[in-house]
Amino acid sequence: MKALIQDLVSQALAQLVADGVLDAVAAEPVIERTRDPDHGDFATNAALVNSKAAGMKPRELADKLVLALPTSEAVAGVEIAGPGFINFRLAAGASHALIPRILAAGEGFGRSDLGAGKRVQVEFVSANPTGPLHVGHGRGAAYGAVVADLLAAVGFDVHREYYVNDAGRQMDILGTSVWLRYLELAGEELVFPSNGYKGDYVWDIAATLHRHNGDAFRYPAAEVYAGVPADAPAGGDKEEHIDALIERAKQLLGAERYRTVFDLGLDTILDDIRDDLSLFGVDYQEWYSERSLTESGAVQRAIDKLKASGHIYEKQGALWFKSTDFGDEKDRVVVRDNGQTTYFASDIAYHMEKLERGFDRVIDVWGADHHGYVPRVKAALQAMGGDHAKLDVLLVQFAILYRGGEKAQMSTRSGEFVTLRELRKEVGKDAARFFYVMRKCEQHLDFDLDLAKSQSSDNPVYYVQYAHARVCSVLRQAQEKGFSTEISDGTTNLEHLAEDHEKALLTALAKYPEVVQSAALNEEPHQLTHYLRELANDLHTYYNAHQFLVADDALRDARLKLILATRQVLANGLALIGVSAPEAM
RNA sequence: GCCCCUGUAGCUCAGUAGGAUAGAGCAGCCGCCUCCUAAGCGGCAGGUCGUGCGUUCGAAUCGCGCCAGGGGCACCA
Repeated sequence: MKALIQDLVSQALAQLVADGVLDAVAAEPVIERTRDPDHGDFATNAALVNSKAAGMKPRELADKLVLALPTSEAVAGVEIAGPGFINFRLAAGASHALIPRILAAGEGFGRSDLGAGKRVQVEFVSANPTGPLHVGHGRGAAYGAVVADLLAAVGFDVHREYYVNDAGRQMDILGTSVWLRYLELAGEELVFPSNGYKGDYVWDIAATLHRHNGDAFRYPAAEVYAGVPADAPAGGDKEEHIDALIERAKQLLGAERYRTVFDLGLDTILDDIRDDLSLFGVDYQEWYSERSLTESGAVQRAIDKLKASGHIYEKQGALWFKSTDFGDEKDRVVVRDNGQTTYFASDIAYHMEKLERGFDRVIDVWGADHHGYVPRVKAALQAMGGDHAKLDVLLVQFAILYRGGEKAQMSTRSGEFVTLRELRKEVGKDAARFFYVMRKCEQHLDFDLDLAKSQSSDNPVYYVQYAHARVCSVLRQAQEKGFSTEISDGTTNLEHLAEDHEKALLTALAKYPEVVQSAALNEEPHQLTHYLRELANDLHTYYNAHQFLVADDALRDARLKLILATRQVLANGLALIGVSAPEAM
């Protein structure tokens, strides 16, 4: 409908240009839905933005524009208001036609092919597999998933990917932590490193290792700690301590057994993360291994490419990428003086490879704490001659949990929950998904646990779900009262929808495709949650003001059609944000 | 010190590619069930849009400065 108005205005402007009133269209007009129903249904600022170029007052130009406007059956009235806005009032029949369209399209209503099948990759979560997903990862998961689903809904070919950091020091620390716990289970007495992973899950993995291998990986603690410098509590350095222990693990176990321990930790945790996300309604097309980048030679190829373009230099035994050539604040190491490539080197290779895979657009969803990382990744793409404009990094700010009006502690020590799994257990998947995307991503999120759990109208999730359930309930009632739940075809009987509440609901339904589009193109899922709340409100208000199951067959039929269409849109919107649409509550 | 995000009603937030009287939800007060789930609805009250200049016919929205809060500035990942 918006497109129709847009078209009419464009035609009118073109007509004025043809008539010589305007030299050219100076600025594209904005067509928007009015906030105040007194202003009609749509408004455009076409006269305001072009008045200067036309050399006349906005209202004067508006007069000419209105005269040049082609007539349309859908438009019942046009008027000039305020400083020169042109307001459009739609014909009642035009909005009625929406209902059969919604009912016919079903789950497809609101979807479009705007993206024209362009390939978009969305990489999100990508947390290190060194432990279960934290509550902080939940927001990235929910946000990334909805952005991906929204883009898919408007016709992009979306590829969801999780980058698995299965190499590097953090993973070595995990492997070593598992092994040390295993030694303790086998009966060795040792002081666990302060920098090791201390979660219970490490004990679980160690127990599995022990069950499968008995004492085959066991060495006396004294031998393991031989030559290892003191830990921080003993006056040493915790980094040197853990690094030395990693070295001892590799020496004593040898490559093969070390890999067994390492992979057991990795696989166990990755399985847990996969399962966790899946239960959270988040699924991926691909889990991309960082290790594979080294094994395939992609990392070396990326470094060579940077070298060939002249942006690599050597200093103090290390290889540096001159990212300052592309606006970064300092140069970055890609190969350390010990010959090992850095995490950044892998990331350069990964992003190079993303573009090579032919995506039209690449979206990374990162925690806001990584923002300083953006310039160097873009710099690398630029240096390699890739199109860095194809990469979009969306930064998600922190979520803070509140319980009983107090900040909930999120540390393991306090005994409060820390994992996404536990959050899901406490508030449920639906509330968690909804709350995580309720705010735009650059907004710090206050996550009120009590509110998320409350079964009242204060809770937006229940409020929206209840609207859906309410329509289902009316249908059940209809059956009990002996009314037919078969509804008529097309726009039959819809002329009976003349109440203000009905018009408001129709307007809200018509907005849905526009909201989906806007939410998708701006990567703003919160637009959808806000819309759903408004739509639910319109339905509840209507419900309170009018009886649906009336004796008059035609009127009842019309009202049932309207609420069925509303139910469909509520279900479609909820599905997009990964929340269920219950039939009863 | 430099960089990113935020500052709108008592609280949590919409609104920011400039536009008509700045909107919701909570909390507060007042109402609405012999009637399809009151897990609901209506009404009242509540704001110098952090602050100071500037650009403009027009600024919560754009520019500059300042103030406050959060986060980030590794040969870690």
